[in-house]
Amino acid sequence: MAFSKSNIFTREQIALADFAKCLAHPARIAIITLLKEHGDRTCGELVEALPLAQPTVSQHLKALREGGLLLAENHGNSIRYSINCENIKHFCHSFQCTLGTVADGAGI
Amino acid sequence: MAFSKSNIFTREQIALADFAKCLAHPARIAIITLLKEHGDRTCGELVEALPLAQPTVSQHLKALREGGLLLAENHGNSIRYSINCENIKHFCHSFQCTLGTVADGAGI
DNA sequence: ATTGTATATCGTAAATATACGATAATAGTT
DNA sequence: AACTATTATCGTATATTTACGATATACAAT
Repeated sequence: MAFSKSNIFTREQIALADFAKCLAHPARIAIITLLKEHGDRTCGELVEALPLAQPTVSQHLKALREGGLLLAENHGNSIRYSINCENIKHFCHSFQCTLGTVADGAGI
Repeated sequence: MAFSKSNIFTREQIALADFAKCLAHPARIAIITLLKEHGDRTCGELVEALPLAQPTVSQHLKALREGGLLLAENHGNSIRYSINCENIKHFCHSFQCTLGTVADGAGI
């Protein structure tokens, strides 16, 4: 037979799936885009820009933070969110390798 | 105010989220990896390699096909699945632009 | 201390995703 | 036609995600 049946998924596969899960909602794509184009923002400012209630935006921010895509910095009364560049680049690279859209020896 | 509240997400945001959704499960990551590393395979061969039942694998293949990540080619009795390179590269590029991990003028 | 502002968390309803046994559909074989 | 092999679909149970009102928490200002 061509393959041997695996019993479980690898850590790497789970990590990549989790990264993709972070981006698997238009609101979270929108948040990343807004932060990329306008710089760091507070939760309140993002609520203004998105068609969602404050708790919902907060929930999305939590997912992005826990996924390592965003950084949160206390700023007096409020919290400013920004893109976690390094981590995003790292995941993107893993992704490209997995998807075979980058030259890494194996090619496709 | 910094933003005007949008009523809906853009077509582009939804498309990228859908692409990410396709990759937001370890089994689908594993399928892509297997096809990339071993070339085109049948559903049955993938069932052998994965810790999932045949209907579940078939369901994942359907999701990947409908998301444009895989191609299906009838081959006698069976169906051979392969990676839809062009489409994956296209989505990856959109992704990179959105995430700001590629030089496109805007930078981050 | 009290008030106001900003954000997170709780509780929960509704929608979506996941997995798989049972079964249908399709195509090759005898 | 009957049988076999391969894949898809159905039905459904369970888990996860999503959204938001209500409420709690944290901090600044008065």
